[in-house]
Amino acid sequence: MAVSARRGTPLTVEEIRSTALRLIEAGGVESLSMRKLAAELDVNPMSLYHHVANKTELIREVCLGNVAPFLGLPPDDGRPWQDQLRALAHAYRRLARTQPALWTYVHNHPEVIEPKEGGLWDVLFRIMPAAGVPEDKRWRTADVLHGFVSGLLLAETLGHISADQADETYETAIEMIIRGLPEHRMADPAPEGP
Amino acid sequence: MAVSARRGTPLTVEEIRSTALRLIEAGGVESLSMRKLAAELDVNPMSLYHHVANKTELIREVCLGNVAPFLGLPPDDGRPWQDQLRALAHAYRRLARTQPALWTYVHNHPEVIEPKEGGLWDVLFRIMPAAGVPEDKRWRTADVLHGFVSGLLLAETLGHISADQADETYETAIEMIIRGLPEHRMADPAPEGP
DNA sequence: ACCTGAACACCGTTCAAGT
DNA sequence: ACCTGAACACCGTTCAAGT
Repeated sequence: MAVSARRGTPLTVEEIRSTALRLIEAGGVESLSMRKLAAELDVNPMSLYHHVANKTELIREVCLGNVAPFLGLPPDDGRPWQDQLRALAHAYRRLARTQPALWTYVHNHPEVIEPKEGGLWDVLFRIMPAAGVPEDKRWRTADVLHGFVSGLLLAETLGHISADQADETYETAIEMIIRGLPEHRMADPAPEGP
Repeated sequence: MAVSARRGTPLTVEEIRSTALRLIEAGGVESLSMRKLAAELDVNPMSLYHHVANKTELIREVCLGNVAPFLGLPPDDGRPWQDQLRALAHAYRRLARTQPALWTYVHNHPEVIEPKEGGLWDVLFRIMPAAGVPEDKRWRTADVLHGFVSGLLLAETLGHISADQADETYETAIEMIIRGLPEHRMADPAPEGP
């Protein structure tokens, strides 16, 4: 046929991306195949390659298009850094819960997202000075905080944490981090507050 | 031939497991294929199925055989709980650094290891009472602690943390956890209070 | 008992050919 | 410009056949 073997409309990258996301969330990234995706779109498997370079690039585009924007970064609204950190933590969890399969993939392939996870690091670096973390410790502190939070979210995503305790567990962890952050200044013998 | 197309010796599960581990650490779990493993062993791909049920089961056996024993759980030697927690954290990191590919797989497929990661949880539950964590909060606390530590180790495994800062970062995190554990007793979420 | 070749139902991707 | 079928080099796994 002239345009395609399916309904009149030609293939769009948008259509490819959204269908790929749906399949990924339905069965995990590892269950996505170009051939299944093509079948879902009622199209020949090879037609996809006219719109995306390859499978890796497709997954990367799905990540970039759906992870970063979703974070909806809390703006610097002048609230105390504790509240801003809570807001960031909740946005990050919302992402993990809304698109768990995609989030898991990004968690294990952080290189697909540059700059790092849509400004998440910008927000951290805005918060840390207010929390009294000395400048030379901020990169390390950011890594620890992100490792903490994403480790906990993976445990939740995997069902490792019972659903009825997940909210409470997450709040517990965030509060522990918030209290520990300025008190210990990530384990530095602390002078007095800001 | 009678015994095999390769050197006289017949295939052993031991040989299969150790070769699988080597391939996994060389290229990640996702790069292991039954056909490549067979090639590495100079044997027909189908011969493997006489010794292992399938690929999933093989990976599970490699995990069980190499992760749990490696932990070398610190015994209850009467030292302060802080020291015991440090010893556990270091054993866990040693595992992640010695077999990063296998550790990453287990991190994302915790169900393959039952009972959970070779008594790691037993040690945690031995430590928490000494740290003053009330009984009804111990499961939640254990999940948070494990989430924290494994999240940080994944960041290190992925190279997300610069190598020359990794030691210091890990120590920093462990000390923060040790100080935060009894002080806050994994405190109840502040904003959600009773 | 242990090994094997052929076969089946899948993959991602290339390439020349169709409209 | 966009789509397609055939083909290539891979997968995991089954099964009947070999020694």
